[in-house]
Amino acid sequence: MNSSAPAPAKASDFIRDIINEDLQAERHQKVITRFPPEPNGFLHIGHAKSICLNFGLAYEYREKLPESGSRCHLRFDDTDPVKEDTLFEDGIQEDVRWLGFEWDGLYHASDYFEKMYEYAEYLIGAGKAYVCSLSDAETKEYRGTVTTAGKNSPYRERTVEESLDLFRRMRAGEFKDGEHVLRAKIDMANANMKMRDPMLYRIRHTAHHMTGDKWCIYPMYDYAHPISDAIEGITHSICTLEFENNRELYDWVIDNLIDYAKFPSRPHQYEFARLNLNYTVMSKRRLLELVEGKHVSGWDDPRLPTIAGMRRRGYTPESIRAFCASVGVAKANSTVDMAQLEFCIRDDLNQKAPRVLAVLKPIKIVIENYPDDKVEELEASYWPHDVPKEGTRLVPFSKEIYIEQDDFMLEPPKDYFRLAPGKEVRLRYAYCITCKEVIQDAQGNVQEVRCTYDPETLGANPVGRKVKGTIHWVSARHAQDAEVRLYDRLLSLEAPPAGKDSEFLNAINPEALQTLTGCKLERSLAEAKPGERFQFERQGYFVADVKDSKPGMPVFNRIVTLKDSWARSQKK
RNA sequence: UGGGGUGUCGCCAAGUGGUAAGGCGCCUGGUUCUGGUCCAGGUAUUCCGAGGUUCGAAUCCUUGCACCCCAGCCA
Repeated sequence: MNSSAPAPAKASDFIRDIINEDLQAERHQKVITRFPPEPNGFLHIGHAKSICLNFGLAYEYREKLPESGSRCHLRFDDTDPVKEDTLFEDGIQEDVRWLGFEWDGLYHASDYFEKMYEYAEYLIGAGKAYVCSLSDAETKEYRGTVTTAGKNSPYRERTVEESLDLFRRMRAGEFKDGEHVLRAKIDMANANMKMRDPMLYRIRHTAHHMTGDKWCIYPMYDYAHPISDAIEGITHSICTLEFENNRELYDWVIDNLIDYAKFPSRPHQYEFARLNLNYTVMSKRRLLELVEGKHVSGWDDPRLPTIAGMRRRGYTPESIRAFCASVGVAKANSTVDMAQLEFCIRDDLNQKAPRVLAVLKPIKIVIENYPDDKVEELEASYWPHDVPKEGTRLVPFSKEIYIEQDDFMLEPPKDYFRLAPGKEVRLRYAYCITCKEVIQDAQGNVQEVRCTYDPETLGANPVGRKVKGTIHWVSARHAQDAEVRLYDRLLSLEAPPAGKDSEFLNAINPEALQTLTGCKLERSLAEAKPGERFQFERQGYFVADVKDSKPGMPVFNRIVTLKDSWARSQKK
């Protein structure tokens, strides 16, 4: 794990409890975990939870027991060559590192194919596995249902010699895909469907991104995973809830191989609830559909909960780690509120993002009593009083400025303390101005607002009256034009419709992306570096887009809005 | 109707027989040249329901109920 690794959370959860007991009982002297993604897609925030857990555990116990050799492996679970690709491996590694973790060893399940094959022959020899030649459909029929027992395959009592011969010929490529499979001989009537003579190997005449054409038979997850764990000396194999039924098989594989294989550890599997977030989609299938159906711009579309998307959106790794720590690790299925995630990024950026002035939807203000050609360079702090950082820049002030459309109202409610006819507001870091006249077009749209300023109010409160509101502004003459992309929640529904089809596409929030052009940024933002984050005062946190922002032609993404108690109260 | 799991505040989540942590959200008030931040206070007489054991139960027992997972040659 690298230096940017998370401060160890004080976290305690059922997994840490189990580990502590194991250590205390001296069942283990160290903790070895692994993060085992299948390289067939991009990582998302749900994976981040698993990453933080597995890598976090190794980090914590290395702190606690420095000599223990506790570690976390990155292992690609590459047992299905038809879906997997090196491209995904690269993306996954980038994401894990970006999150702040470094693996203690990079492995592939395919590293162990030869061993797995050897063990399979052993199992056959021990009468614990056999080659089955039932068709796909027959296999399904023989398996039974959740409420009725399955029945034995007619090939179940094949002799060891025959199975061994067939299995070797499977490897040799003598059969077509689907002609034979290797199965564990367990119990076709077992109440746990996973134990009804599960498949161990299938034939796939497909090149593998790591092993090339070396194999045409590939192990199944339930066989490959426990073996990979055991070979690597994993002590605690952590996965999600849907694998609870597989644990019995996991144990079967290890128990039946451990004496023969002399594994360095007897790993145990523990399951925790995967992360769900409202207002978005997390399943691989739906993410893939959004990307392939061009409903989003790619895996790194800022609307997506993918790590790549969140990175481009402007999320920090620290905020994602803090989020993962905040949701905890437990066994109850749950859906975390997006507000929790938003809190984490605001909380992080509040300390890190310099404040800056930017008008997104401009409306022009002319200050009548301000000299035509005068320009004042006003000093503005990058940080609010509560952030202990130093730094200022000069912002130019002149007769014509832009303010936000939302900061002016023709007929304001009583508790609106921004600009309105006859009302006075403070311009941030500058003067107080009073609205004198509103120029509208034929349709009644406000074209321009004419104000006067009070020269006595620079750095001083007006005398004899109090001005409650402060609004942001940008000098028209000095403004940097920019494109700003306003991002919001992917879905307009808390949860996508449950259907197996593409129904969830109808739930896409049409305002999840709103592209604004002609935005007016303060001059200092012209040279913003791609990836640089700012708070646009009173509006939210923004990042210069890594792909599209160019010096002189900035493009900003909104990471998250600021909390807005005014807007909230207005909604009621 | 089989098996494996889970049910504590709107959302997460501690708690493992001694009288309901914490975070998010929400509400109040204060501070404030960001209606941000920060600060102070409030927000479950109750732990899926019903019985029972006990001086005492979210925690033990009994019995219901709800939800999730398992019938890919995916992981």
